[in-house]
Amino acid sequence: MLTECMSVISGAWAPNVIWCLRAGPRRFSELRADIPPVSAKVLSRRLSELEERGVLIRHVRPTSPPSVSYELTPLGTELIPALDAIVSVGHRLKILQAYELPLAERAEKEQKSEHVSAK
Amino acid sequence: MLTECMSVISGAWAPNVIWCLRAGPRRFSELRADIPPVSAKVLSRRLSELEERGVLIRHVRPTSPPSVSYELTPLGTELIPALDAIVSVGHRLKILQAYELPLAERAEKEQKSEHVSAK
DNA sequence: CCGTATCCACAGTGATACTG
DNA sequence: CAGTATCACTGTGGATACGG
Repeated sequence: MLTECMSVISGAWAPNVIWCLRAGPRRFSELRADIPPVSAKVLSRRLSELEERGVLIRHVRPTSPPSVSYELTPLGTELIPALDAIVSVGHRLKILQAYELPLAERAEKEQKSEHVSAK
Repeated sequence: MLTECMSVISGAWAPNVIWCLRAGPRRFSELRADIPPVSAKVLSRRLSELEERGVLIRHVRPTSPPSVSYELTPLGTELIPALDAIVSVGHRLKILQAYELPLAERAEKEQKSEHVSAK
């Protein structure tokens, strides 16, 4: 159940794609530029999957050269706050660890110098 | 940035583990039973990763046989609403598709019978 | 510009068996 | 009970090249 629902954001870069579309529609090449290390193949795959799942919609303008843009559906938009929350927690976890790590190092040093100060 | 933050819930069954701990502490074997197809190896890995990330804490009671329980940290608890939101969206997407799929099939059938009704 | 096809490589999982 | 070690496998992503 949960696993099935979580799969809507599964696949490499899927959350990034949703994230990049939060401010409005974007074109294929723009998305590729937004998420530097993503290959065209994977981005293409992810976009079709997300379209099939109903997270975003694909607009094709039959110009020359062809122009394709992607946009979040209403339900897709509802994923943004969830991603926001995760990012918020993730960010604070990072900060905590940047603070706790030096503490651990300090404790280690104190233990090392123990036989010195205790002699 | 987003990728880095999203990685706090990365790894197989990680969201499920968090989900199963939302109601309170749980023991290793209980978690294994909660998430049927998870192997001891993977569950063990995931739990240590989540502990290292600060999502949960590990309690060891030196009884015999040994008893170990896991509990969400305050920050870990904050992930619950986010998962809730994703599940909610995922659930509604499912329903939409169960509704849209028959529509597509109907349209297909109508197209098939077109030359019949139009003859 | 927007993809798809092919090939390759590897991270990550699952199964099994074994320890404290 | 709560893990760890080993191994084999496969899904998934990256690079490249090509097509609409």
